[in-house]
Amino acid sequence: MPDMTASKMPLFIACDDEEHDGPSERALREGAELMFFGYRSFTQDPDKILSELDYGRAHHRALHFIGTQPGLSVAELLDILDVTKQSLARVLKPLIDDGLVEQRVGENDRRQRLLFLTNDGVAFEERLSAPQRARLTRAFREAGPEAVEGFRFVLELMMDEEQRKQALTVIAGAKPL
Amino acid sequence: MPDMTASKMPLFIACDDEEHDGPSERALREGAELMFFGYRSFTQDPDKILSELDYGRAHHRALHFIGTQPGLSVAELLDILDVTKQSLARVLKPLIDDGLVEQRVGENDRRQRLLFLTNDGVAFEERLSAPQRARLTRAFREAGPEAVEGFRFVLELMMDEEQRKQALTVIAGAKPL
DNA sequence: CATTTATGTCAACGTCGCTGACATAAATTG
DNA sequence: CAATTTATGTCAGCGACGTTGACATAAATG
Repeated sequence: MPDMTASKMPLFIACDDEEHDGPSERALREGAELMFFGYRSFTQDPDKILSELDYGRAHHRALHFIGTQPGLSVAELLDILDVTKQSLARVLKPLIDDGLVEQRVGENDRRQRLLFLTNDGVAFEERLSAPQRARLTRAFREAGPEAVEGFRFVLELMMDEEQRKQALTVIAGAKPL
Repeated sequence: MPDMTASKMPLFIACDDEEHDGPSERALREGAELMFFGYRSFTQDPDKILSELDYGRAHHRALHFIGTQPGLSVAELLDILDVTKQSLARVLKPLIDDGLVEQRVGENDRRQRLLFLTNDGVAFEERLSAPQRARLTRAFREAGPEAVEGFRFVLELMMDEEQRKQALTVIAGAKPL
């Protein structure tokens, strides 16, 4: 361990001191702003499509998770989206009425309404996701596999323990292919 | 240019083909879900504080950018936030009324209202940012500098050219320290 | 049979986007 | 100087999406 006696230390530490024991102020602010601008870029394409129909971002989220985990129950979807039953209902009802989502009574538990995308629902979800996937594809390709690993690592670590578990469960539990 | 005649191409491409010319389906879906869950985690702490007062996420955004770029004009803030004048007004007025934001007439152009945080505004913004900074600090520390580079790289590449320019300008133009 | 669980629905509310229109003051330009 | 443009503020109204609290139904469970 190097000599760290006070006589060898600067009296004032620069605010943007990278040698300090953590990320610099600047790095933190940049990180926060990248989250803001990045997320906005990520959602803007589907938002544009949705706004032309009578849907919003919440409809996309529902379609996405029903699409990747067909047959999930309403309760499970509520848990993933972390919204109230009433909020979900306002999103789910139009999707069902418009023939994009289908409900089937659970086989084991006939109280449950299991959720599936119809063919139209699959098509619409893909139309919404396509520009996002294109964005991710381009970013992942240009950034390279190591950067992608870092991206995933940091975002995972941004979550609380419980949230991370839930997110990883959702990601892992999604229908293969 | 390599030979790409049909006879050398596989008839069917596996859905999760990592050897293909881009990120796998699975990687893309994971990326999308990490954006969703990560952003939610990132915003949840300040959201909780804000909801107890009469503010929302939009107030935090305004405070953040006024804080990092004191003296920006209303037009500049509109450009950063990418909302309408009316949307911003509804956010800005309460902040001014509550003494968190101060307006000063521009010296060169007296039509401009330059925006500054008051002492109370600085304190409140720091209170809101503290948990986010803690989150980022923890994630950056545990992930390590290389991962952080990847995180930033991927998020930057997620933006369109114009957006990226704007974001980098904002990040670079922020008040040093 | 009583309770709990899964779901749906109604009323009321708040935040935060939007559009379109109009007002004011200051800068700019012909 | 008069006309126009620019920077800002404000009004009315609307839509999406989140909230809470209460209540109803059907099915599972003890």
